[in-house]
Amino acid sequence: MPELPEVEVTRLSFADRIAGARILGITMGKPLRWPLGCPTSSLLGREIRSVRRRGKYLLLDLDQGLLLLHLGMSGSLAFAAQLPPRGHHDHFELQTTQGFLRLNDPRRFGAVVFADSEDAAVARKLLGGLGVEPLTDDFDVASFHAGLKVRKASIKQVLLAGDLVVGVGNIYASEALFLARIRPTLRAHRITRPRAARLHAAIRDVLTRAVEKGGSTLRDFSNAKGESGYFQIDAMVYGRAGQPCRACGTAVKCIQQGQRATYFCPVCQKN
DNA sequence: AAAAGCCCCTGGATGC
DNA sequence: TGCATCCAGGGGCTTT
Repeated sequence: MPELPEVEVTRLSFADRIAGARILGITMGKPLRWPLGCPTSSLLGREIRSVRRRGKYLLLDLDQGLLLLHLGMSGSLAFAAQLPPRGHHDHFELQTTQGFLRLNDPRRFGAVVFADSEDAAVARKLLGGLGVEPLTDDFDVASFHAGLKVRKASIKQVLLAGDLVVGVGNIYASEALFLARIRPTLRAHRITRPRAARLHAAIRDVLTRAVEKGGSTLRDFSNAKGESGYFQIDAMVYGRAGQPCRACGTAVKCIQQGQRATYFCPVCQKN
């Protein structure tokens, strides 16, 4: 999916334009990951007040309740006054007084779920276990290092789990670990304070730059205005197995960790 | 309690 | 060109 930068870029591309809109109609396609959780008719007439992000979830605040929206692995949003005719991967659409918001999601790992509030059971289930937001002041070296110290899984998998820090997906996990010069297989609890500080900085750096570039690393990503990001122009290791490390020239390695591909430079990233 | 595996689903790339 | 196989950005749930 869309990792944190892509979700944030999506949010920025339509949040202001949809704020204040009222829901006129809803069209559902094939089932997504979870049911909406309320009759579509109960949403008609409600106002969309703001769009926030928590981890990789988008939160559409309504005048009553909120919609939790997740792009899964292959989802993207479009928001415009007019949109092309619906295709067979368009599985959710809001018609509003200010335009159409449409979710296209070929693999249907995405979801749109209604919750009465952030304290509702469904919202707590989805958001309750999420870690700290990496681009806020709450993400600090001391608590990050403390969190790592009690985890025995590999650092790559701890980053991916999202219960310590959110938003770092499979691509940016490899990229951040490269920038911090840490081997992805290193057990989290063995990471020293200086290395935790490097990783902390690397995570912020790689995510911040990706947001600035408009969600740079997804090959088929586009924001809700239909503008695509640049395709992997600055991946240091991700997707580059066998190619020379951009720092030292050694062939980039690809291994499997928890059914996911991990890329790293065996020379730059020593334990 | 934490960690590891298992799925959900479709399409594109690759190889024979 | 056709078909089988493999792989993909996530993450909740179940099993160890």
